[in-house]
Order: sequence, then structure tokens, then C-alpha cells
Amino acid sequence: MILHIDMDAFFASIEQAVNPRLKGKPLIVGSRGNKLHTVVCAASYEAKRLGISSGMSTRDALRICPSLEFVPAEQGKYIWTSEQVLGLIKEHGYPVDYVSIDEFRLDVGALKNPVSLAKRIQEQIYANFNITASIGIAGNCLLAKLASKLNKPNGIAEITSENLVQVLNNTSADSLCGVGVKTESLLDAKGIKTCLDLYQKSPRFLEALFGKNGLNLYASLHSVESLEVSGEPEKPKSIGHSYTLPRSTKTPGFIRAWIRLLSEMVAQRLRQETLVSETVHLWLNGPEIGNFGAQKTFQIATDDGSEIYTRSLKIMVRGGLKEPKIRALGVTCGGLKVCQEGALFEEEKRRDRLLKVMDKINGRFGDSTIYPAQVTLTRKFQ
DNA sequence: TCTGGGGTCCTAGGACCC
DNA sequence: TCTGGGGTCCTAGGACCC
Repeated sequence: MILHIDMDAFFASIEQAVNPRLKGKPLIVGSRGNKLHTVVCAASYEAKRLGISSGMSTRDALRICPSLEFVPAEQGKYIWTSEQVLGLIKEHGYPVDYVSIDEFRLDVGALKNPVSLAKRIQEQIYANFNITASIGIAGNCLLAKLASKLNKPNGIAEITSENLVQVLNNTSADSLCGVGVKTESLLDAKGIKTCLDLYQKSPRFLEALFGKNGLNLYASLHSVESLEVSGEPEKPKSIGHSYTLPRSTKTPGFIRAWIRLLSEMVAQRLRQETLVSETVHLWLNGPEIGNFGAQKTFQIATDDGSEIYTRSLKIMVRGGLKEPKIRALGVTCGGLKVCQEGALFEEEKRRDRLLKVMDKINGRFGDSTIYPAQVTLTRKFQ
């Protein structure tokens, strides 16, 4: 048996929990501070009832409800709460996987009464954090996740062999995790509307349509999926940051300053996780170039922002981009390995000491207390 | 005047090795 | 003149999730 725990309107609920003035009000959390230039990251249930949903532009949301409360996202707060909730769930002694910031998966084996455990977890979360969660129970991960959405908010739903067919018949195929817009329209063309339609197809049919994904889908619907709860926290496979500028720019100095800032942000997180990266991926978007993405793997792994920056510029040069007009850009590091201590050369030792001191200062006085001078240029382009 | 930012996994082609 | 089979790594791009 798997319990899938899904926090209700997580970011918005946290904001309402810490600020009683916001309780009961339509509220959105925006991914950025400027409430006219961002999208809805999370909407409170009061806002959802008005037709506001995450992903929507805040402009549209404000048109629907001009008195909407707007709070810019504060990731740190949500990560902290997420970790605390995870800790609570772990105390029950079953293997737990962290699925995303607001979702957890619990393998309770052949537990007799999973519903009462689900209730207890809901109560604990509410008692400690004043927020609610919905919990789905089923024989495997995909169905448990599907179940968690059936009774939102603050609900519990169980999919058993008795109600399986009925539940699948009542849910549309696109509510399955892994079925997005593209897959949905493919399914639609084949006359597949509900999960039950999908359930009745042969594995060969699904494989021909979606390859490996189709086989996985078949396996999960028929409760023989290979996905298991590992109970181990996963190491990240990539770490990246991206940013959309308020308007396009061609000025190389600005663009380089932004690439530098993003490189430094990524590097700082690498050091936090004691990881080093071999592969840099640079992503640029602009009105003339559309999306440009290129990556390169280097001999020596690094956690140094200035090195990641230099590598990013190499990728840009290699891509043959000559003074492109840029609207958005991103730097992502992959090929991650655990950092082995001990630099060989005096120069590297100096560099490591410098970075350590930098991290220490920023850790104590706030993230942008000390940074390379080049980054200052981004301040002139906010 | 259109729309963020953080990720994962899969596929497919090319380069290269034995 | 023509040419196997197996494998890994790298890169680009697409689909999907929250």
C-alpha cells in the first residue's frame, strides 16, 4: 500500500498560516515581486473558487478579482515547512520519498488500516503547521497520486480493487501523472477519454503510441509498476537558475553580467550540496533567436562561479551567436559528482578559501552581501 | 506589452572504441 | 569494391511535473 500525501495549495496555505490577515481571502503567490509581470505560483482555495489557477498570468488573475491579495514567493519558507512536514511523516517509521516540495510518498506495506494512518498524518500536519493535506491510498505510486487529487482539499481517497474500475471511469485520462497536453491530444484522436479507456488498451497498443512511457502507464494501471518507494533522499542530477529580463537587451555587458550572476547562484548551491559539475548548459531566449540551448562537458569538474561563467561564454561563442537580443537566460549545471576534498595547487587552495569565506559571509548576513563586482551591472537592468 | 522558474526522463543521432 | 556488431559518452530537443 502506498500513501501519497499532497499538500493543499501549499505556498498559499503557508502564507495564510503565518499571516492571519490573509486567512479566508482570495490570495495568490507570485513567482516574482512585481505583481504585474509574473504568473500565479499558487492560489488559495478562495482564489481557486473564482477560477484562478496556478500558471495563469497574475494580470489575468487580477482582472478576475481586483481585490486579490498578492504575496511574492519566499522559497526558503516553503522549503523549511516542507522539510518539517517530511520529518513528521518519517516518524511513523515507514520508508518515505520526497516527491516534490509539496508531495510525499509513503510505503506502508500491508498495513491493515491505512485510512486511519492517513487521518493521523493529516491531523498532525494541521496541528503543527495550520495547513491541510490530501492523501491518496492505492496499491501503487501512480494510482496513489491519482487518488490524492480525488478529494481535495483536506480529503482522503482510497483506490481498491473493488472501486478501481469505477474510479478510472470517472477520471479523465489527462489527470494521470505523465499525461500532458501532447499525450492527451494523441489519446483524444484515438477516442481515449477516460482512464478506463486507457486501462482497457493492450500494452502493445500503448507501447506503439508512447514507447517506454506507454509500457509504464500500462504497468501502473494494472498494479505491477516498477516504481518503488526507496526511502532514500535523492541527490540532484542538475542544478540551474534562469531569469527573464524586464525587456530585451543587446548590450553584451548586461548579458554577461546576468550570465555571471546566474553562474554564481548555481555555484553557491553546488558548494552547499558539496557537489561539483562537469557539464554546463546555457539557455538563451530572444525575439530573433527563439530558444537557444547548448551544453558542453568539460574535463575538470567545478563548483566555482567564475569558471562556470567562463564555460558558459565558451558555449555561447561556439553557438555562433553574435550580439543576440536576449529576453531570458539560464545556466544549468549537470554531470554532478560529490566533491572530493583537497585541492592540489596553491592557486586552487587560495580559491577554495576565498569561496568558503564568501559563502560564510553570505550565509551570515544574507545572500547578496558579497559578490563579484561584475554582477553589479545587473542592478542597472532590473 | 503577453506568460516564471525549478526540475526529471526519454529519444535519437554522431563520435569514438574494441 | 565493400564492410560486423556491441557498447559508451556526448549533445540536442521534446514532453512532462510542480
